[in-house]
Amino acid sequence: MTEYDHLKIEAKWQKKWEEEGLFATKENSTNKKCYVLDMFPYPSGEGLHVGHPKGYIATDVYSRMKAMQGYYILHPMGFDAFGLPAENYAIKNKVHPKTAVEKNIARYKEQLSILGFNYDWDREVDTTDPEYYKWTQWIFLQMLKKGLAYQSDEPINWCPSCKTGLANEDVEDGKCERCGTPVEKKAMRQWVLKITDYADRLISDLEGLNWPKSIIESQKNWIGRSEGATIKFPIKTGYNFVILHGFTATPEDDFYKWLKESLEDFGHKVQIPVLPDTNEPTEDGQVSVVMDNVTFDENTVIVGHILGSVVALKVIEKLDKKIAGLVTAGGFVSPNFKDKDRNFKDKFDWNFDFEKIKSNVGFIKILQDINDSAVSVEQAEELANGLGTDIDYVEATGSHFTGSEESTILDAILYNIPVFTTRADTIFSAAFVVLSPEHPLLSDKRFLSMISNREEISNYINEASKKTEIERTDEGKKKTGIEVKGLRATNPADGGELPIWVSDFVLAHYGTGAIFADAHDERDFDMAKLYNIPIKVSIRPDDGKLWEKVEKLEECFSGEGVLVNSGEFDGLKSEEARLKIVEWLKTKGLADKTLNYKLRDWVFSRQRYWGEPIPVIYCRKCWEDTNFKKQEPLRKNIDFVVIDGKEYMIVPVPENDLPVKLPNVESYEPTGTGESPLANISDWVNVPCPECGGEGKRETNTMPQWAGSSWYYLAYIMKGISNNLEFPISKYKEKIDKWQPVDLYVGGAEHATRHLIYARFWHKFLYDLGIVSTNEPFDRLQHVGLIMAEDGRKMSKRYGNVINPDDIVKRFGADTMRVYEMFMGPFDQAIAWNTDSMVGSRRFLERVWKFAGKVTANDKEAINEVDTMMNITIKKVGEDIESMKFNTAISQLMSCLNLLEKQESISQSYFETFLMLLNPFAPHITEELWHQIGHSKSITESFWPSYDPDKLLLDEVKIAVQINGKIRATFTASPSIEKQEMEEKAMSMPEVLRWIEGKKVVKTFHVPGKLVSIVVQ
RNA sequence: GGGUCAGUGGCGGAACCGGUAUACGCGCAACACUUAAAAUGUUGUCCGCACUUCGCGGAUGAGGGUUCGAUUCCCUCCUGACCCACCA
Repeated sequence: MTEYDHLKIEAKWQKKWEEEGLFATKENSTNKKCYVLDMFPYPSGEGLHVGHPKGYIATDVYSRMKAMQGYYILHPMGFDAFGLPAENYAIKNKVHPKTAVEKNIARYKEQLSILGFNYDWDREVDTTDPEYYKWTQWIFLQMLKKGLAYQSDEPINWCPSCKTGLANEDVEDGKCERCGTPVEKKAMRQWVLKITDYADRLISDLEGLNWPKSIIESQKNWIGRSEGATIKFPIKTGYNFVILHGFTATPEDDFYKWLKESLEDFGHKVQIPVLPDTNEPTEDGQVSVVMDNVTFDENTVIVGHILGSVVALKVIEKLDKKIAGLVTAGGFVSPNFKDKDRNFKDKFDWNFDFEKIKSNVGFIKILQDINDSAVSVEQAEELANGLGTDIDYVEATGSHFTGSEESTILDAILYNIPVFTTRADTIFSAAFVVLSPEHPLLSDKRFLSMISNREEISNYINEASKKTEIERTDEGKKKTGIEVKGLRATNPADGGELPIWVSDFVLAHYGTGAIFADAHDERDFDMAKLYNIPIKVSIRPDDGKLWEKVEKLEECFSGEGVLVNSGEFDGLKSEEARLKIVEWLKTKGLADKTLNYKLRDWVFSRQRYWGEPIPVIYCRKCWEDTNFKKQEPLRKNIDFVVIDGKEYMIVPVPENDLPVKLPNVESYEPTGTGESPLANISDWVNVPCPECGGEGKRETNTMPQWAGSSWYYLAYIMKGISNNLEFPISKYKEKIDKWQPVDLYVGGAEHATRHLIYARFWHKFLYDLGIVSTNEPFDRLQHVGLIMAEDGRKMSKRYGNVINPDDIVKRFGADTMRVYEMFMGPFDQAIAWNTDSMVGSRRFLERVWKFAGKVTANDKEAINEVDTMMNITIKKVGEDIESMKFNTAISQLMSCLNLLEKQESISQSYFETFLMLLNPFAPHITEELWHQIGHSKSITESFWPSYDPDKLLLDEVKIAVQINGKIRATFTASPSIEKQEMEEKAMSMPEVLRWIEGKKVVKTFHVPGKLVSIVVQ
């Protein structure tokens, strides 16, 4: 027998396997498929350490077993090479990212190849390959077409060190996930993907997935769906209202009655004059009735409903004093209706003294129904232009504001502060309203004059905007805030007057950016105590002692209980009260059930070089082209965008012009200005517009790192058809359907809320396009537990504790390393590396090697004990690999070998079985021994052994005897021994008699083939 | 603060659905082989008492409960890891 020379054996078989193309994907068969996928790596400059391959070993073991079980396997590997780490590495080492990535990939492949993986390298993908990213760009374009990709100017997270914007998901604890620098807020034009449209499905489809509970929970938590209500808190004003009704209407119509009552509910005076000749109105007739019958003062607000708006304008024109405001709903200043002519066309003078009107009113609000069937956008624009203000586009319940309740009008009149809450049951204890510093109310022209401490407020807002996320949240429990003096809100439940505060603990981007605060929320409670804002309670906890404290406001109770001080809702439980209160407020037009998500749209642009160019061209000529302008309404940031104050049409790059290649440039360092380095490459930026041929400019932002990995699992499948991924997508449909979904996906838990959400989002989008037929991409997901360094810390170059797989493979062999990593402990658990304990795995393989010498060719009679062991081992190893309990599979193989070694000699068939079971873990040594005992085909082409369920038990088993729960004796018997016989046998044993003598046997139990339990008294 | 998971020898860990806790491996000890060491093999190795043997008692983070029987199920608490975190 020769020495076990791992270097020789491993090199030899790796070469043979490759030459024979043993691991090429075979798919022209009716056999069941199994798609086993690793999260593909990011090829960093440091190469792999021993921790990285752990997951790859697992998928290799799993897929090797599956292949032997007759499945057709897809087990590919590729590289995710765009993004910050590659780029930062390149900048630091002064190599072009492209060169660096090529080098790193080569190094990774070399390191992977010595471990003997069964990857089908023909299907390798590289996200930085233009053939690959043209599809990344293509998917983006499809999103653009569906309105799921849009631009936004909202402030986003900005990393001053990486000099790029970041997605919400890239921020950890207020710091940049890459470099740890605290992120800042920066407003800039950026691309955003509307992942929030998929929020609900991203939660509900988690249901059927075979995923670790922890990931499912973190995804739910990240998406953060919460059901609640939006409740409107009207701002208190001293206004009195004059409502002017429209053509063919009377104040007795439901709509006017409803509007009047709603306003009166909040203590406003309302006048609705009856306008004469409602069916054949004239200007003089209607205006003079108003002038004669209505009183106006500086607090008067006129509400004009459709034709009433025209009357309102004429009235204001005639007034000799100033009134507070004008609100028009469906107003117009020219009688050119969309649908038909109206008989008052010639009875009104369509010339207006807009200057006079403007000087006579404090504020003007123009409402236009987006579905208006009579008044066109041009008419509304004419009105707005005349009055020098903007249009508020709203959706009316009846086209043209003809519903019997039009809550948008009420909103415009009352200036409600909408507030999101999940605890509507606490509304009667609402003590104050808190706005986020970014709340639009604080910069609304209409209110500035009413706020008495304007300067203080704007200082506060200013400071809040300068703070980083960390500073805003890190100050911990201590709240800061400032009262908005001069403005008060009304509690919609009881009409009570509430102060309004601004505080930066209220987040602008969640809910409505405003809350109502009360005694039943820790944060609100703290803030009220800090600033001495009076609060009261409205929920009584069940616990009486607690209630005593809560009632005295000594302690905050934020749980659920029974309502008190809540008018007609007293005595109800929180849960029921919530529903009823929202329903009740809804009838007053002041509340609506709403859903909110913590998930925010995916900020998709990066101001960096090393990423996929966003395939969009901006064209000024297209914008100027009136044909474009006529199409209404053009959606800002979806159809057109404003750059440096000028509008441009957003023109997608045509599919056939893809890929938009990343230009190869000398200087790719980030600019830090918010512009990508691509912006300086004028040859690349300036291109003809594909739509009109005019002067176009390319988008210069690139896509984030997570783009390419959001669909790579499909690219492997597509590679099976054509190495160059060609259009159209329909070419690939059949194969995609065949291999989808991924049956087993293995990777690190750190991707829980990024890659795994993004990929699910893209997959669902592709599902909606009909490109994939499953609604989820990854059926089963397993975590790899980290391998820590021997010192217990993370393995990192920084700590100098990295262990290199090349060294380990050289010293111990790939098979030993594979066995060791699988044997270390539970697969999904983090465990520290320990080179010393590797000898156990090495010894095991050496024993296998030596044991081959004991094998005899002739099949002797089966030895019962060995036979049972083999059957148990086949069963356990198969089941354990299936459920990824590799450590116990190996311990079973070790136990099995221990028993085999005790035998004088062993027949070849036993040994062959053993080799096949060990093969997924240690493919090289088993292949070598397989050939040594006379086989000429690869062991991987043999069939996974099966076991005989009748041979899992020994002829004789040890049976334990328990007396009052304690083991007092054991005896051996056949496993099929009956209860009766078991008991008799037990009772006759002297060790047992000692304990039961003189006592009464009360009860007996038995577990077949295992134990008898006797209870005595 | 919320969520998820875990806590078993000197160490990594095993134990199915409640049925002989400590499998398997590392380490350690003794012995064999050797001039010697390494390697290898054999045996032993949870703790305490007793010890010639049979044996007795205790132990799965702590305390309690359910049960003939609990590492496993329930309650309270302690500790640790990971993820999320002013989300109204």
